[in-house]
Amino acid sequence: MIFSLDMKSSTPIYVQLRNQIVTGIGRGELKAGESLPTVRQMASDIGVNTMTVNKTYQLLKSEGFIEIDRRKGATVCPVSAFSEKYREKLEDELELLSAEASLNGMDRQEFLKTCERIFGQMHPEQTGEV
Amino acid sequence: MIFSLDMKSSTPIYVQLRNQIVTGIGRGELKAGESLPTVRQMASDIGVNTMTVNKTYQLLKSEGFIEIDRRKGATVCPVSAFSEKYREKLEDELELLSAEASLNGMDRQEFLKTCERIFGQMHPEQTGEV
Amino acid sequence: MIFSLDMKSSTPIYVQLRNQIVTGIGRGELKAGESLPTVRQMASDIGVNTMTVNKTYQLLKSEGFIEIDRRKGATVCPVSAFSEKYREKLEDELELLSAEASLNGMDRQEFLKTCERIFGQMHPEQTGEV
Amino acid sequence: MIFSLDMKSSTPIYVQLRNQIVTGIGRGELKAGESLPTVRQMASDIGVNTMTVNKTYQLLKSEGFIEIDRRKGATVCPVSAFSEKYREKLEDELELLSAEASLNGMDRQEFLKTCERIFGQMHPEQTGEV
DNA sequence: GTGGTCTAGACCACG
DNA sequence: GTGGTCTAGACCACC
Repeated sequence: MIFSLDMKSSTPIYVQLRNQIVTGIGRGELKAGESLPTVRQMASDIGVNTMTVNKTYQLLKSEGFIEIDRRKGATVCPVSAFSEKYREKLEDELELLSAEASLNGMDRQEFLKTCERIFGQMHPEQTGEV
Repeated sequence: MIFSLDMKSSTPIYVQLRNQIVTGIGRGELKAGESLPTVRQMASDIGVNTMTVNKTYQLLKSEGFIEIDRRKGATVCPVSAFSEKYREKLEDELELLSAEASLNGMDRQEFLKTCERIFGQMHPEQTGEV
Repeated sequence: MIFSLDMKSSTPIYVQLRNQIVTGIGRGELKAGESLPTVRQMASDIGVNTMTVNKTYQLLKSEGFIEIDRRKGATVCPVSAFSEKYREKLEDELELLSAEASLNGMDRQEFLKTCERIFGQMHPEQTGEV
Repeated sequence: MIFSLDMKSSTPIYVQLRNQIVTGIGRGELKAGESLPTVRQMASDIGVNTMTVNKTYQLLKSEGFIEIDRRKGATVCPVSAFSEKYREKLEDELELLSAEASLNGMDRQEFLKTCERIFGQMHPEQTGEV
């Protein structure tokens, strides 16, 4: 799995890395039980400090996406049941995205097609009518 | 239009304000050509520093959502044609949202229903089949 | 409020500091709404790195004991309702403490008297029969 | 006696094991004079490294909870008279627990009831008025 | 002014 | 070997 970090971005590196790992797990490039590189390895691979990677791993751990084992390093967790709290967060974000989309001239149909396509790219097995 | 700001949030106030204004325009509460309060008025209304509001307005201007006229103040711009750059940004964000959704146990159908519902709440006039 | 840190201890400094702040809030030396020193101030006062203090504050924030405001720094939160999760944690810790107490020759009555006395020292107003 | 270890926990395995043995002795599941499994046996039973078990036993020995005889292996020590040093340690821990309890909205009476109940579960024979 | 982030390099605890 | 902690000093974003 390849990571592309923008050092100039206002989004902190550890958040960019977190987002890319979450996307990777979502896409199935990283599967439940699979190991992530060690903190040192990842840090050296992507050219950042070990503490930055450590912060990413701690964040992912606190979100329940990975587990950190003293012996084996970090491994991907199986999918968890979703909480009401998560649902609210998703709706807030979708609301903002919807607003931006329509302000950029995108209509309902196009927006939904895009949602469908993107989600579909991740899970080609779950195809079908909405 | 009412704004609710969380001073304790890690999201900067000027970004929170920007997001709420964008959502407001998207929802139709603020229409093209309509005026926004002056920087001072807004700052006093919501109890933040004028510099913070100024930063919000500059950001909205740079995104093409509002125009700032030295005499008339800030006004909402009409919807713009959407750019390829915007499309990429939207897809990136949707990809992350999709990944998080599926990691939180949400399936394709539920995710798309949610997208549809949220977008629909904003634009009740654009209803119909996908 | 005075802090005493043991640099030789196996308990990380940021945890020691966290424990002492929690105890301080519990004792009423720090009251809800009151401000904690800035990260830099605290770091300089107790002679540790700012990042160590920052870690303590982030931990306290994640536990809901303090809020961090971009403008005013850190302030103590009001008491929260207790969760089932907390209750389990408390019982586990009490179980270990009880075991240690009896292995050190302390009987039931002495143990309970001690619990009573310690809790009472914090809240002199809540006196009475058990 | 059964042990449940969490390899993912931030509490070191040897400490988890130590805590569970201490709790077991406190509960009376392990009595004075009784033997503990050999280091190798224990390590194989619970699936950890022998060094880890060895560390646990050394810790318990240094705390005076067990004796290690080259020929007979490890045996549980009788209850010792309690020292002033132990008393201080207990009070420190109770103080932190009391503070956390009250910050989680627990009042004096509820806290003391909990202490009583937990201690009571260990020593059903020592019942009576406080 | 504040907190947040990052680095380079070090040391320690764990297993 | 691993992750966890800490430092000293820097830079940046926010308000």
